Amino acid sequence: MPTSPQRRLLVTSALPYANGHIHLGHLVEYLQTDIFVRFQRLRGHQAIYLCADDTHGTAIMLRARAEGRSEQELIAAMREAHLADFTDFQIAFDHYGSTDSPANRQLCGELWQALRRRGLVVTREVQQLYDPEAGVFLADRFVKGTCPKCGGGDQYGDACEQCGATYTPTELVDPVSTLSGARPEVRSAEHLFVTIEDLHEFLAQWTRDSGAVDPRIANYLSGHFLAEPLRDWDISRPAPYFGFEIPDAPGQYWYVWFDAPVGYMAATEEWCRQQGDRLDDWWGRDETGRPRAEIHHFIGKDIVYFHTLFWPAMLEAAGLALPTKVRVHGFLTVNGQKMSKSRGTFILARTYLEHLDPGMLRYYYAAKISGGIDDLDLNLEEFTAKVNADIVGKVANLASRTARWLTASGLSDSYPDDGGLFVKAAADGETIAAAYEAGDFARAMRIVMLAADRANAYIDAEQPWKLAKAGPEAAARLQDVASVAINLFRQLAVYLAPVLPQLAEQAGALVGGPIRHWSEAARPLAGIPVAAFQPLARRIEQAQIESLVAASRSAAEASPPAGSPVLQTSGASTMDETPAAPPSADPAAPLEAEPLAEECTIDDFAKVDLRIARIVAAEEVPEARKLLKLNVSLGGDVTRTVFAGIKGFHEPAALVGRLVVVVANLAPRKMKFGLSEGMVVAASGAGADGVFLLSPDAGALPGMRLR
RNA sequence: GGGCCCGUAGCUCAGUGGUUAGAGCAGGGGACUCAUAAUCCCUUGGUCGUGUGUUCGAAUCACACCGGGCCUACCA
Repeated sequence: MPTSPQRRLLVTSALPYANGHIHLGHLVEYLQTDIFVRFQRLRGHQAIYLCADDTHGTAIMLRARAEGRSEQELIAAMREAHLADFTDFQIAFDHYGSTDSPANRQLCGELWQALRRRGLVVTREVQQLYDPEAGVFLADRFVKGTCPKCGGGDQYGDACEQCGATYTPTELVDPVSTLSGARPEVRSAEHLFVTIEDLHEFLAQWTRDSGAVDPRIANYLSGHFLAEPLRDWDISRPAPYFGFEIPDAPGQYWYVWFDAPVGYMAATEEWCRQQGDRLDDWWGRDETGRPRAEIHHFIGKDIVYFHTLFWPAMLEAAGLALPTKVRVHGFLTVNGQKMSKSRGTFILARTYLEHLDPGMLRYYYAAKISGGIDDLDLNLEEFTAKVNADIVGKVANLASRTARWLTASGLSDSYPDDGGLFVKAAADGETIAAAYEAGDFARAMRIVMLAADRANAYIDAEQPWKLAKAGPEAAARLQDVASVAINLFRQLAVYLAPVLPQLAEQAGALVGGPIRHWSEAARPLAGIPVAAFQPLARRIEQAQIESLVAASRSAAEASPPAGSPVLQTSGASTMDETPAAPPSADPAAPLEAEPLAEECTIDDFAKVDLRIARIVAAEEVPEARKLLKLNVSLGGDVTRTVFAGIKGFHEPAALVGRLVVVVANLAPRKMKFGLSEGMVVAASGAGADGVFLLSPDAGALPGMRLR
């Protein structure tokens, strides 16, 4: 295969929000990007890896306010923490910027002017509710009031559960801010919109034909957003807002999703300034309209929309280079489930680093990442087994078991006959490289491990330990066998270098010096010294995993969840905190499937207002798979509508009249079929199909509190 | 309800039309003792979700169904 000419690649990961710490979920993206970049460099290409903290928006503003410090202090502290985490995971950014930088402000302005020149910006009055006490405009979910159509109380700002009407929050009767409890004012504010529909044709064509977007994603886009006119993109937020004020619209700030992707460019600009390079060489187009460099964006599947529609639209409008490839990955699950604080599987990068070697996770992720958008599962048992078997047992072991025989003699003067092993693995080089290039790291790892298996088998067949005991006449043969083993080891270290930079360094220190190029895997070494062997990687012990999980549980306790108040999924039938049962002959499966939640205080418990309630009405929701619509009475004339996930387990008619336990102060949850104003407590879990409602002893009355 | 993905050995997966379907881990047996109880060899284990079709030939293509997941459901 001919050597490809040097490529120039600009590679990014999505910008982490400066509102929380890096966790193992984030690392799925940063590690795979880092592996990709290191691979490209090893192949001799110029690849720069750029990223930045995403710093703007309401969430940052509110959090800084709550912590009694400035936004700048908050984002500076978070930036430091992010950088430490990335560095310790051996993620080698060429530059790590911030969206709150002069360079970003400048570039936002330039892109903005480009949008203006193209006539893509329009201004419209927007009526919005404003909380005079909190001093912020309120999103729909922060307003409650009485439905203007049917008079139903306690409804959210956008739709009424009782009559199904939809409306704007300004139409609500007696609105209340859920932030402060104050009565919001209707304020009129100017918003700026980008008429992205003007680029509809371009976007439809680009997503379909450019090769930048996976066909599955392109298909999804064409069926959703591109199937109808694209709505104007509301790109501004009125003060107060933490962000950049729009130069030609005083009092208006760019929405965070405008300045975040520009942060890719700002980071490039800052890097260029350090290097004496030009931004245009990376983001510009040449005379023929072709991009001057490749641009690869690694993102999670949740932000596809921004990177395949808005961002290309902005770049196109500004006449800049469009992304070469938008590489989309799924989310992380741990032990097959969403990361959970109470299970101790919500693991921060820092917590991991306190217990385990970053290389282990780098390898495990690499072995699981195949370039698709499916979620990636971190199974802790498999993690332990795989890393121990592959990295320690196979690869590191090659050097560990043979290097000692070469410390005195060095490698044989010419590479011995190894039965074609080295050549065979060298021939795999291009296949492995193609897999890396395609983002199918799992395939690359499989091929590498097969080579490691062959190498170990070779050592077993040659039995160098017998040669070592055989005396001087076997010395040359011993040196040859060990030289083969060490060469095969170093060859693997080259292939693994993008994933395990540490191992590559150690291999270089052992023999042959730093690994600088992929082609080193094709040339065996001979006649050079071998350093004294240093242990390369330590096995993962079960106890380390256990203490990592335990530490993650207590870390979750110590730091309350950061970020926007995201509601839990369908507020139906499961509870996280189940009381412990006395030991018995009952099966252990339910408890094992869902271990006890972390300890909570009596005050924590008191936050949950559990009440006895009587089901006064129950009806099928024909379109719902799992839900029944219940109306429950808390006594007197207080009733609640609750959607409970018990369809199929209970007949509606049989439920009417019975007493149940409800979570009475649960935040209402808008569901497809209406608003759910609470949750009926029921038991469920492993070991049995079904959802089991709780009933009180005789004598209990609706409205009584559980304590 | 709509869209997409997946269903292959106990587990994790490879194999996308062509000889008797493979790997790793786990299980069983053996070898070795250089190595971090690592390594090597042998071995148990599969109606390739089900059915129908296309084909000389189907894990692979088509259709239907069953099961699991993700995304949507007038939010971007």
